[in-house]
Amino acid sequence: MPLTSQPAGSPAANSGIDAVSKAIIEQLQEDGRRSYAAIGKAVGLSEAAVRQRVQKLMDGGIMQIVAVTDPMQLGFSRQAMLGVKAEADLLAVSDEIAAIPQVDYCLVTAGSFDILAEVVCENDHDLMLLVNQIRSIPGVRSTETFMYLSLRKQEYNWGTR
Amino acid sequence: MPLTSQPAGSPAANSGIDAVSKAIIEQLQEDGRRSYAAIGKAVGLSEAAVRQRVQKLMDGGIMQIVAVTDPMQLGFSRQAMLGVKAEADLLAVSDEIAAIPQVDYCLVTAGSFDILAEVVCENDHDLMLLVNQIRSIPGVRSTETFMYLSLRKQEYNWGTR
DNA sequence: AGTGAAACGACCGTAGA
DNA sequence: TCTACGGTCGTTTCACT
Repeated sequence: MPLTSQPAGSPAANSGIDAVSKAIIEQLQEDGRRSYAAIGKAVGLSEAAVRQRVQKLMDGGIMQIVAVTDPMQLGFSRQAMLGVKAEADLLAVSDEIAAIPQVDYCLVTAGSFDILAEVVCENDHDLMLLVNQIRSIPGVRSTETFMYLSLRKQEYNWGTR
Repeated sequence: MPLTSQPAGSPAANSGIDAVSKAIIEQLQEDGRRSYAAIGKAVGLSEAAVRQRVQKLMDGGIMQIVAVTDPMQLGFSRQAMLGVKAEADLLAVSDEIAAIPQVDYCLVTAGSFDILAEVVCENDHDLMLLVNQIRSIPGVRSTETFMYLSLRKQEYNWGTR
């Protein structure tokens, strides 16, 4: 038995995602409104076949086509990642944090923080209220705030590099 | 002069984003391929007007319509946030980190970490190599790895709550 | 799972208020 | 910046492979 876990062939070998579906996903990562006909021409499939595959990817929750916005340009100039240390049921605590509207990203982690949460606020005052709110959730022991100074990269092309 | 900064009216008051454009963005956050005609019916505008506004939002970098995928279902089962402590030029270091393909999110922060970077990998072995690679970048003093255990929330509706 | 064809609906450019 | 309209192209359904 090897000491390191090695890739089992190519990624997504067990899913029903072949190279053609990946090519379709890539097309839609460039432009989510690109026509099925144009995608078909690019990947060598008929328009109907592309549509069927896209439908399947959407139904399976593998892909979604959405608008993503720049918070800064919409007046939400304060973003931060909160590192949370908690006790007891991490799923319960993280779900309470996730239920807060200003939280757009929340997950349970292994490391010196138990939960990470990304928050979007209009200003420092709102951010402070939000941090206070999270610190008051039962089970939360401490929070640390990492204010965003400069966004360097933000990509959505997971899994098709 | 007040001690706390208060909201200057509503968010995005200074941008050219009115309530109608926000409504259009909301529609496209639900479904990035919804037809302009259907959106027009929902927000009370003609198809052409919707199209013009969407074009403007895209050209201004305020919104983009893209496919987002679930890394897990595409065979990328290891995700982590890396907290990086660095010295010297944080922009230079963060850009080097951002240039790594497996890094999908990278930013400079104020706090006990100088840089946060989210990475997507196929397995633990790849993640280890990646952490090593980042630690070898000149100016990087230390890294801390927060392995993702359970994603609780992931939203893209910034600025339209 | 894939193709092809016909009816329908969406998109795009242009003109005009 | 919006509406109105006509030409073009994309999408949908269905029968077939």
